[in-house]
Order: sequence, then C-alpha cells, then structure tokens
Amino acid sequence: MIFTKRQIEIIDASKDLIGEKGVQNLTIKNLAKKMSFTEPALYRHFKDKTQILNGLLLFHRKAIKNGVFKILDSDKNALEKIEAVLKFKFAHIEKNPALVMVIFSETSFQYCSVLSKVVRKILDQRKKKIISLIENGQNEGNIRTDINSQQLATIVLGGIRTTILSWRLSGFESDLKAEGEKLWETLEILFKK
Amino acid sequence: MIFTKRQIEIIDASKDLIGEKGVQNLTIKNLAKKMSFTEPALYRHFKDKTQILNGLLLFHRKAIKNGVFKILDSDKNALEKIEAVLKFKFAHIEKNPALVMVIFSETSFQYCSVLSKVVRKILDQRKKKIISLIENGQNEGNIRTDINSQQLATIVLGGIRTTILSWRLSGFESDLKAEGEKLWETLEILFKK
DNA sequence: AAAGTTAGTTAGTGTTTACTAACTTTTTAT
DNA sequence: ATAAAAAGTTAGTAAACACTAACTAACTTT
Repeated sequence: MIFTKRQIEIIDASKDLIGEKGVQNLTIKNLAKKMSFTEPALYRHFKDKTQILNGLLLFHRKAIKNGVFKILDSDKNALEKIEAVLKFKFAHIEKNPALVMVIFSETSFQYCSVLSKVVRKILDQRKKKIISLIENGQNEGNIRTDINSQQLATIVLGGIRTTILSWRLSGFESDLKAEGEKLWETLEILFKK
Repeated sequence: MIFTKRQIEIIDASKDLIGEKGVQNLTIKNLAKKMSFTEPALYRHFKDKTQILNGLLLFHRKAIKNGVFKILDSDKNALEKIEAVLKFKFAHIEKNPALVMVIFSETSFQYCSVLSKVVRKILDQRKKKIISLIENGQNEGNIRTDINSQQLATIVLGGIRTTILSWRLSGFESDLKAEGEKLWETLEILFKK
C-alpha cells in the first residue's frame, strides 16, 4: 500500500484527533475542519471512514516495522535486541500518544471486520517477533529455559501494555521512557539464567 | 448504591449487548428491544445512558470485590492468596465475557469523566491490592525481594491483561482458565525467592 | 373510594453521523 | 492554449442517536 501526500496529511490529522479525545473524536466533520477543507473533499482521497483508519494503522505499522527491523538486523545479542525493541517502542509511542489510543481501541474495531483483522495481525506479528527473540536468547544461554518462550513473551507484552496503560491513565503525564527503563530492569533480572 | 430488580435486569441486558458486539452495540434502542419494552421506559429506571454504564461497572465491581475479600480474609499465605485471586478473576471473566469488553473499553470512556473516574478507580484499587499482597509475600519470605513490589505488580497485571486479550482475540474460544493456570505457573517460578 | 405513585405507552424532537450528487476550480499533460 | 483529470465546493440526504412531552393503565396508600 502506497499513500499520496494528501492521504498522509489526512492520516496525520486523524491521529491527532484520536490523540486529543479518543477514537470517537474522529468524525468526518472534525477531520475536515482540521484539514481546513470540506467534508466531501475527504472522499476524494479515501473511499470511506474505515479506509482512513485502515490507512492510519498500516502507515504506522510500517514505521514501527522499519524501526524494529533495523534492530533485528544489528549485531547485538538477543537480550540486547529485546531491550532495544522495548526502548524503541516506548520512544515511538511517547512521540505519538495518539497511537496508543488506536491500539487500545481494538475493542471499538472488533466488529468492523476490516479493522479488527489489521489490529489482530499487528498484535500477532509483534508476539511472534518477541517469541523468536526470546528463543534466540535461550539458545545463546542468556535467558532462562525453565519457562517456555511463549510464556515469557506473555510477560514481556503484558509489562509493555500495563506500563503504557498507566501512562495513559495518568493523562500522559508520567515519564513513559523512565517507566520503560524500570520495566526493562525488572525483565532483565527475571529473565536472566 | 443500591439497585432495583428492574435496574439489575437492565444492567444484565446491557452486559449482554456489549458482550455480543462491543460497547457501541449498547444503544437505547437495542437495550429497549432486548428488554422488550419501549425506549422511554428505560428512563424511568436510569437518568441517562451514562448512568446505565455506571451501574454496570459498579454492580460488577461489587461482585468482584466480594469474591476477592473472601480470599483476602482466608488464612492462606500471600502467595496462595495471589494465586486464588488470579483464578477467581479468570473464572469470573470466563463467566462474564461481556465484562472484558467493558474493561477493555477504558479508551471509549476516557472522555466521559464520570465513567473514566470509575474505571480508573477500579484499576487503581486492583493494583494496590496486588502490591500489598506482594509485599506480604516478601515479608513472609516467599517472594523475591530484589525487585520491588510495584514492579512485580506490573508483571502480574500485565500477565493477566495479555492473557485476557489473547482470549478475546481468539473469539473467546481458547481456554481462559487453562491459560490462567499457565500464567500462574510462570509467575510462581519468576517470583520465588 | 379517592389520590397518588410507578412503570409503561405513542409520537416526536433536535442533533450528529457518514456519505452523495452536482457543480466549480485548479493542476497537469499534450 | 486547451482538454482532461484531480481536487475542491455547496447543498443536501437518510439513518441513527440520546432523549422528552404528554398520556395512561395498573397498583398502593390512606
């Protein structure tokens, strides 16, 4: 999927709207106002509202994917890679608080099949990546092997999610990066052989 | 807060509607249909829609609170109590899948101050309880003390949340209780001194 | 038996929603 | 320079939304 300039502008505006007041703040009216043109103009660029949200998800998925790929391709060991991925994600999210709102809105998307599929795919791939990193770490001898990779991945993902949730509930005022560091310290101790 | 019979029936119907198709499926129209009476009749029992959702949250909060209190009052040690609380929660949620949808909808409530306060309070109290249980366990010498209770609580809550999320994304078809058991096994190993 | 209360009804309001048809302006290609 | 395509406009639609006014049947209280 490739986006035009205008489409990216619209995706960006959508992200801002959601970041300001949640998914229900993303209406065609508000979006048009933010873009300072009229509502029908939006339909020149996206078939319907679902496609805008779909675009938002795909666009940022690509951004995150690129960041994560660089880390995976580096010559760090698995444990260091997990740390780097974690830090990258917290940094990306701190810069784009709106994304959290989107990710946390799986519920709202659940009965829009197009969107729920995308969200599911994102979460699924993320889990797979973490699992394989953990397995690498176990093979390298840096991560304990008395708990299987699947379970350890649950712990990692859970830690990330809870940390982000706390940040959101604090009104984005707590220091997400600092909390992320703390989380990593904990995970490192728990995971070491 | 005390509820009439009819209010509880309405709360129950709301829970079902949300469970079927998410929060956005809870409309006055659908609710009236499910109750098989007309829309205005609902307003004899609740001031507005927000109060219905509020009622739903409070009603189930009470149910969970009662269950958890029994566990806290028992003569188990802290580690056993954490295990019992975990299992109780997974069991309660397996029986009331709709509740998950509500809990996972914090985002949708975030900009309705009444509801966001309630959700926040629920999550906050839950965290506090887990933290104090962990501290008890640390004092009893059953839980490692090289990681502070706050961080360990993040891990517990994260594990719960991720497990429930996976279950939901599986369309409520995976075995939540079994996944809960696995989670506990993992936590037990990780937490032991 | 009269008066009041509770819990329902019918019929409707105003607002917001996503979206469209028809027209105009601007940009691009030849 | 002109034709075509792209990107905007105005004016509107139908459907969904939460909610209300006015009325009534059926109980309860006194």
